[in-house]
Amino acid sequence: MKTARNGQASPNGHYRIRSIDRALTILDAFDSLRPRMSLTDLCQATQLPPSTAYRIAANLVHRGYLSQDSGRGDYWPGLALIRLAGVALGQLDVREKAAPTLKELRDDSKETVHLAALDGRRVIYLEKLEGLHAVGLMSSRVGRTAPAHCTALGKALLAFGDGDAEEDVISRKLERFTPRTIVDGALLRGHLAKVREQGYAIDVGEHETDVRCIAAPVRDHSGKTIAAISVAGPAQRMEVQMGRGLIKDVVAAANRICRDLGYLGDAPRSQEDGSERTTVGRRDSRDERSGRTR
Amino acid sequence: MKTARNGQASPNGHYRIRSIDRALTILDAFDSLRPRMSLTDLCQATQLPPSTAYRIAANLVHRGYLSQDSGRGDYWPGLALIRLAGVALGQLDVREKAAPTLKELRDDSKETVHLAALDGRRVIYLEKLEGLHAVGLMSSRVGRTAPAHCTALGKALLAFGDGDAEEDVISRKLERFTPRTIVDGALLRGHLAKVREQGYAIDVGEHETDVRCIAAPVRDHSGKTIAAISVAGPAQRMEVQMGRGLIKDVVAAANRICRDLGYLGDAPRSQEDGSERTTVGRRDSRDERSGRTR
DNA sequence: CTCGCGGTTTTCATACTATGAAAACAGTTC
DNA sequence: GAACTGTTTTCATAGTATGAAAACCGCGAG
Repeated sequence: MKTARNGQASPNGHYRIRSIDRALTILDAFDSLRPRMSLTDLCQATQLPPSTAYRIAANLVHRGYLSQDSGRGDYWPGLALIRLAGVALGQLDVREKAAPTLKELRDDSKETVHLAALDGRRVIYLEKLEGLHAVGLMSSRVGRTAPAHCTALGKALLAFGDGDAEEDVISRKLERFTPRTIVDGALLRGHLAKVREQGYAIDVGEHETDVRCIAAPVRDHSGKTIAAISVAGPAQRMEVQMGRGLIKDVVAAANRICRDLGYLGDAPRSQEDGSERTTVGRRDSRDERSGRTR
Repeated sequence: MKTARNGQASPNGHYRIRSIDRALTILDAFDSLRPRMSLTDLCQATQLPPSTAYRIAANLVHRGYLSQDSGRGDYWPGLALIRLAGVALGQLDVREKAAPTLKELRDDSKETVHLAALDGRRVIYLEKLEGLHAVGLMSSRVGRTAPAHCTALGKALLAFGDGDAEEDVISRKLERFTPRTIVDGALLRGHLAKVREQGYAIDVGEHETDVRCIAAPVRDHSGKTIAAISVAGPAQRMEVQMGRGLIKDVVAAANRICRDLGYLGDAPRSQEDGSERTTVGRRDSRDERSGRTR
């Protein structure tokens, strides 16, 4: 029955290459909260023995995937990654296709707009246009990630995704950020069903108290949800704008991007064919959880 | 004599971890000219046997470092890289520190300005502010790279770097892009000496015929050159502006950024202490060239 | 419909590579 | 100067990554 006879089953019938897996685990350990780490931090974060972590890190440094403070000392993600991200970003045609519509949406609403996708079970920002009110610049930024369960973008992406990510997120503990964060799995499931019905998602301060955000899914030609767009701003202003049809505008903008990507459908239909893997999608990392029969 | 008794000597006294090295070689094979590759392309580019390349690629896909078209087919750099680049970019405080000065320079000159660093022997753009003339958007972009020997940024970085990169670049064949490209090593060396004297570098259509560019080095607190800034535009306009003291402005802007980074010196002195490795710097990749004694 | 071809995926026995415990080393603090 | 804390190196060995070759797949031509 095609159970990979080796240790960890993985991608297809393959085993994981341990050293590579570990190297990537080391890279993955960095995020905006811990953008720099000492060897010890790394060991702790990855559960690797010091000698091993050291050797791998040295290899990554050598190749520019990590940088290191004056030969010894803290590590942080290196320039090679910036170069590659440039290439990666260039491959996301959603980004180019969405740009004009996004700009329009920003200019009309005067608030910050985002384009984002799902990376594993987190939202990753692919594009950001700063709002025109010179006020608080949001903490977002291209390449940043945010939790999915408490952001409009995340909820839109989960609700209109293929269901795997939704299950994955729901199956874990949902972290509380504000009093309004939905931390109950069943509740979230219901909420996402509603999002699916509506065709858009709203975040009413579930991640940051004063922020309101509206998001709608973007589908590629095959109908697969590959990204989402959003408008976000302070509660005050956003509420006024929502009264004036901002939600409709966001949905309209998303639909227009879909059309520019070649998607013809229109009604928010749930995913059915699991075939395509077109643009986005990273399977869950660290540990393969139990044997999904597939 | 501390020659690593293992196969390939590397970072310090360490050997390379082959599978990791190969995985990174695969990633490195992607660039804006070949942003997508089939397995066969990869094999060709990396000289790996198909089975090996396949297995490694599958591992990278699994972790989101590569994406793959619908399960089989072309590979391209994945979202994980975008996330990490975000973290990396956040760590370059040059970037933040330089931002206001850069903007000023752009607004004054109305031309496109760049912040860039050396990644191996190429220039990598870390920041770009589009010029105000709505005309030709340059092909640059954050994360893109360009050759060092024929761009103002590159020449500034080489001339004021620690010398290793300069030697490295000169020791190789210098590709010709335009009639004015300096393709002779000795000539380039002389030219860089002049750059060092002047304190800035100029590109007179050595990379793209019609483009003129002025660049000056940015030093960190220790005096080490970690980046360079530039103003670039069409020959016509740039020549006018150079008559009006644009060169001085660029140098002044660079010096101001240095000061913001805590560098107190001022005269362009050549590097002397090889201690720091502060912000930037990736050693050469692929193959360790002959035995540099130290 | 079948054959053949270019490409991708899987298998499998083995060589040799990556591993981590432990020891050396370096830098700081008391 | 002694006692730590964290980093680097060593080294014998377990067991992993390897690649040749075979299976597979999809497609176009006959």
